[in-house]
Amino acid sequence: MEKRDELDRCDCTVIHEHVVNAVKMKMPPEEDLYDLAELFKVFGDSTRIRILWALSESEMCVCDIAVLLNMTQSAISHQLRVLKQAKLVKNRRDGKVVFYSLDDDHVEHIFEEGLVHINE
Amino acid sequence: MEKRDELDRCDCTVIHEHVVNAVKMKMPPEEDLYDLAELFKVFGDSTRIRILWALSESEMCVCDIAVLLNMTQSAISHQLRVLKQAKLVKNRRDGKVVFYSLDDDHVEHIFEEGLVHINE
DNA sequence: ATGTCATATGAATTCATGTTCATATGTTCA
DNA sequence: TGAACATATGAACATGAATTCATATGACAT
Repeated sequence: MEKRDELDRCDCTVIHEHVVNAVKMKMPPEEDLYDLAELFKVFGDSTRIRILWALSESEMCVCDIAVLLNMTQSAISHQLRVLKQAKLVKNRRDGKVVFYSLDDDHVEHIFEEGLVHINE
Repeated sequence: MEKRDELDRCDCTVIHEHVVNAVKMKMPPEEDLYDLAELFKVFGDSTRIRILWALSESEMCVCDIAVLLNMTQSAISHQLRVLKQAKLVKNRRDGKVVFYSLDDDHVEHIFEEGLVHINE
């Protein structure tokens, strides 16, 4: 007995059913692809990219990042929250100041892969 | 004579000026980081991720993709347009049918880097 | 305790974008 | 030429997200 609760949204005729079936078998679970998209979504904003790039050079506090990027402290703080939820940055507190740094070695790798594409 | 047309958006005091200056020197040009974000933005949608993943398995026509992902032909077509503009897919016409395929070897590399992060 | 500074956060606003709907383009076949 | 099919596209709509503004929290100094 198959799941039947999904609407049939497609207005097409299947043209190459064998291809569709073969690919369907090899597709990773929906959830994994969703998570992957969520991760790339975090990279898909120039403010966050700039923050990550800055942190790849040096640990920095919120205020420094705001000055560097010429943005408000609040905007930076909101974005750091997103980056932290994605486990891309971590922070430590030193008195009043909170220092952020990268929490993942892959960040630089991901940058590199992206740059390869950009530079054809 | 420096550029002066940028607003001073930051409401912060510079706390560690040496760090800010050092990082500023090493930052890539704004435009490059913007392009990088634009690229990742394309990956940051689960529909497009699923399309790319499917195409990494096999060349497919629009209609097949729509059936595979249970979405309308129109929605798929719009997204294929985005992917093509990003130079991630290419297409060839065979009669009425248009076949799409990956146009970049890095796509799979980028996926892999992402998955590494997802799986901690 | 109180004031100041660094940071965090919630609400509101504005802007970007994914999907749908209707329709146009382009190809094949009768 | 006209019907049928695959795909593309423009406009409208709805949702999500980035920034701003106001304010709260947390830490230090006096």
